[in-house]
Amino acid sequence: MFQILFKNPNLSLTKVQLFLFLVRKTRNQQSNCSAVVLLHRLPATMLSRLFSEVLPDVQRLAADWVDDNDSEDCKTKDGHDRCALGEDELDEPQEGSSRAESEMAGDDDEDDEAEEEEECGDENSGDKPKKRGPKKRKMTAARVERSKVRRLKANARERTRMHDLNSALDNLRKVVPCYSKTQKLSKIETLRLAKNYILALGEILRNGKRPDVVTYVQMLCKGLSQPTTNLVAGCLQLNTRNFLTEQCTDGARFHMPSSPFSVHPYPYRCSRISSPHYQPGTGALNLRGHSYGPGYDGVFPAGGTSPDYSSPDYEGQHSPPVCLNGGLSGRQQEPPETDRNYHYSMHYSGLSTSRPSHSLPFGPSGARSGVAHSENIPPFHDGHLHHDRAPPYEDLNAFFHN
DNA sequence: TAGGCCATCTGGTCCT
DNA sequence: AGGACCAGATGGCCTA
Repeated sequence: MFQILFKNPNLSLTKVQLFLFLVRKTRNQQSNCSAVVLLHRLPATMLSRLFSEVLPDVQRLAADWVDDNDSEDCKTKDGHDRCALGEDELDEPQEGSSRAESEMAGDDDEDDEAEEEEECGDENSGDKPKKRGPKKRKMTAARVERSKVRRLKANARERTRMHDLNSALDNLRKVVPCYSKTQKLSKIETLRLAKNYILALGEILRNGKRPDVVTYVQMLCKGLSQPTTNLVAGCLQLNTRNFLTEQCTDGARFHMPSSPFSVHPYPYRCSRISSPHYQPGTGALNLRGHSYGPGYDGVFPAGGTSPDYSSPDYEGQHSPPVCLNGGLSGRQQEPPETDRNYHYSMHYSGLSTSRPSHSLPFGPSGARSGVAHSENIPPFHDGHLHHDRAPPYEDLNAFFHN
């Protein structure tokens, strides 16, 4: 009966494959079970009926296959003939084919024969479609136990890995311009701020000059959330008091005696404060939404200049007051006074040399002391031990000393 | 209560 | 085979 498919000797259909095909054609969903077993178990009347119903199709399809393929293209790795079995059948997800599933199934080779018999023992027990592919091995108690142990070990490793990652992030938090033990930046904000910080420093080195503080803050805060922007601005001590007490009266430059920046007179344009980026009611300066114009992508072009705040865009009234660190929300709330002071002094200790400053490349802190930079703890240092500034910071500092 | 953030578990993939 | 890495799912915590 199978000989009709073997007109071409290259079409090496086996009885099992033919049977699977027949089963498929007759919508018999037992094709996933052991075909050999089923073939032998099927009553003669059933086989006869199957073949008689599908034989014309089999003949026609077999002829097509002989014409279209010489069987090689249809062979799969495991020797199955995709054409004979049907593409969609082979494309079905094969249960137990993944490593994890094989793990769950255990890795012993025992009892395979018994399992095959066991699997097929319920051939008449329901309509559930049988799946092809490697059979799931029986989960003995020992296998279950081994699988659990493996999973627990993997979980522990994953925990350790994530802890290491978090430690690295903590170290990164310490070297970005806004660090607080109590007001931790979120992971994503830490990464964004670090990126901006690197870009800002690189830009400063390229340009060979200090940016104005607002530009610097804008560079740092690009892409940050509003709370983080506020926090960073707060860290830079751009708060209401500074601006209110130092409001210029002539629209020109002013200094901020109460701020470390005042030690080294640094030009600020009052008009910047009342720029369109100030968001009334939010108590925040919209540093994030600022556009430097076409082509600006967060980094000023090499040799370029800072935004022209004297342009009409930045002209206007010199108020309203800005409270850059008053709009903290969520997790980034204003830190406790002690921490905040510590924070500020760390970053801008131009007036207080008790603690080394952060490596802000402008203003007194960066230009003044050359004191060891305590907060720039390299990632490989843990804790808050102060240490000498890393060479890059020294260079940057030296630059601003000049 | 919704939304953000986080830790953990889990399964998949890749590499050694 | 086992470990590293990754991403999705889930639940807890906190804040507005």
